[in-house]
Amino acid sequence: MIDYDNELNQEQRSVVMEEGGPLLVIAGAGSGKTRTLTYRVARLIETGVNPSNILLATFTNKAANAMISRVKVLIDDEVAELWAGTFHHIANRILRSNAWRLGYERNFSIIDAEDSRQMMNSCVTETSVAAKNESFPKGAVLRDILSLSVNTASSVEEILLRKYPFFYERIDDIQNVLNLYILNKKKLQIMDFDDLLVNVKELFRAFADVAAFYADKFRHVLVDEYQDTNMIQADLVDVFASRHRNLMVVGDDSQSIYSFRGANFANIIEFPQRYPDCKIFKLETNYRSTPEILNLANLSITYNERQFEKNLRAVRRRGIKPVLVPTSNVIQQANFVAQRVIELVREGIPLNEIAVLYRAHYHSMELQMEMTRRGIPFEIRSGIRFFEQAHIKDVTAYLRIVVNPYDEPAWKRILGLYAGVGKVTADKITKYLIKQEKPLDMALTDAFLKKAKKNAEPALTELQEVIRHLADLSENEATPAKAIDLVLDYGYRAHMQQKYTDMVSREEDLNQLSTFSTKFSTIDNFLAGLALLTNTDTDDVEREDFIEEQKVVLSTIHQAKGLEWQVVIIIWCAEGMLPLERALREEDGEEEERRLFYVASTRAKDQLYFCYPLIDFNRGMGHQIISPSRFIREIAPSSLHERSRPFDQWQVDEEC
DNA sequence: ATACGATTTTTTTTT
DNA sequence: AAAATCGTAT
Repeated sequence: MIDYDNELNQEQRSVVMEEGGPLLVIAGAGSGKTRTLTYRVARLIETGVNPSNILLATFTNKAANAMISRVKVLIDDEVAELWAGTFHHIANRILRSNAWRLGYERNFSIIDAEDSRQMMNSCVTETSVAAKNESFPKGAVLRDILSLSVNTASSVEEILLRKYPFFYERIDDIQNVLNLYILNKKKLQIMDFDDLLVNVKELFRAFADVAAFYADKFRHVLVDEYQDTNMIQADLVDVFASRHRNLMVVGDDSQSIYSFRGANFANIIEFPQRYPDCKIFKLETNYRSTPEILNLANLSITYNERQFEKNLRAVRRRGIKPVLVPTSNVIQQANFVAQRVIELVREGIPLNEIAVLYRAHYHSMELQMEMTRRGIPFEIRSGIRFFEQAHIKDVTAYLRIVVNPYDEPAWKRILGLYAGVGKVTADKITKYLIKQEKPLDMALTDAFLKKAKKNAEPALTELQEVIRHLADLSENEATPAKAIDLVLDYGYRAHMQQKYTDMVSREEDLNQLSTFSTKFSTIDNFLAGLALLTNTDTDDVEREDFIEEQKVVLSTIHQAKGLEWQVVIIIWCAEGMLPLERALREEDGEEEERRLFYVASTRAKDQLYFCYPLIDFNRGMGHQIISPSRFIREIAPSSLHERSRPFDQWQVDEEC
């Protein structure tokens, strides 16, 4: 039996024990949101709800897994039947059994941002709209336009006017390219991330019986991080909950930081209007931070207009005030952080209880150098992701063509690896192959070899060798691990030797990929799983069999969401960086940036530092004087006496 | 015309 | 670090 009285506070308990119906839970930072969700799921199962009738939508797979394993402990039983995961994950699951209704095969491929961008670029070439001297948006931009249009339910025209007015005159050409892209994807059995959501929505619209099936199945629908859902996701949630109306959405409007990818702040703000009979709960007791830290964060967020009223209370004992640290320049900033980390460790704080947060990846450059120079172990939670590195994508491309022989981006990628085959030839051969009935068989013929120039023949023969072995494999019991080994043995290991200076660590990556893949029974499942993973999910993937070495975490604020550390150091708290100048140009940009500042600050349990350099040097502009972030200035007007400011200020020696 | 290596530029945030 | 661009070799 679970001891709800002792393990939950009053606020949490009332949410957990609530019967059903539409519920909105406003959960402040550090108020035990995950705990509440977990206990509610456990409670539902305990009261007799079958796990297969529960849907739990989370922001990352990691969050889903964490919650599931905690539920298991609570009820001491398996909950494999419970549907939990990201919206994309859930959508994928639904589509694998239903996409045929929309004209897709079971084995459709999921492509990531890079493939999507490249496909978009070839659509530009194919449509030949990009005249030499006229400017036309690149693949990445086109992708962004389409994605925003889809996720915010607005027309391409609206997106262009709002975000890319300088391309507005090319709207017809843009529209054509986008249409071709959509057409090509469907033809090639490919879905991008957005398609997963869009197609489920379309599925539900076109096939009322399918929608009814899932609405009937999910007696209880729980959505985490509701403030970061977009319009399609909110629509899907509405469908899922349409039959039983047991919908609980949990979120914190003050932590909505994903509008750039279409998250609709209004979803949570207007939830009471959409569900007039909903009950609203607030979790306002903060267990994480000292009163000093919470005080600063609360003060900062009051400068936002649109939000639910809440009053986060600290329960922890008094600690030390947050500290503002101006440094003379960027190097000094890195110096200070490194120095402070060393001091903190001497005071007995474990390295992995310290995090440095910043707004954008590149803000961490100097710091990375300084940390390396001083030999402080650190872990970067930003920049390129494990699964997006070239060698990982190369190897998985081979598996992709086995699963879906029409996977155009995968073919191009593979062909381009071979000597004598460049972009043009790879393009040509790919185009030819995917027109065939059986591209894989065709790739094994002599006619295939003749498609490239003579000098490419020996290399392409090697490719045929790999494909032959992979094809053989798929007839027997094809495990992803075996397939990966094959690719390595028949050429890719040699390729890495030639191409990379850090071949050893890359091969290690691939071994880890292979280990990870054993969690999946088939290559199909493995690929779908990979495509939907986030890099925060990969923590345990990457160094499963290594002893956990303690490290300082360097992370973007976005990726720090939901995490906490004893000490948090936020760097680049300067105008233009936090808030980021570019973000301010967006509608409601300032409020979202302030929420980022809020999220970053509330990650800290005991100590919080804000750093910024007074002078920046960059190639284009030379030396520039930098102002402290408006978020710092506004919470400490100069009229305010120093003692009543929410933070102290330190002077740093030039020496350190 | 194409492949490929060298050079330069560019980074918001991510499922 | 990777993508885009440029220049040279084939």
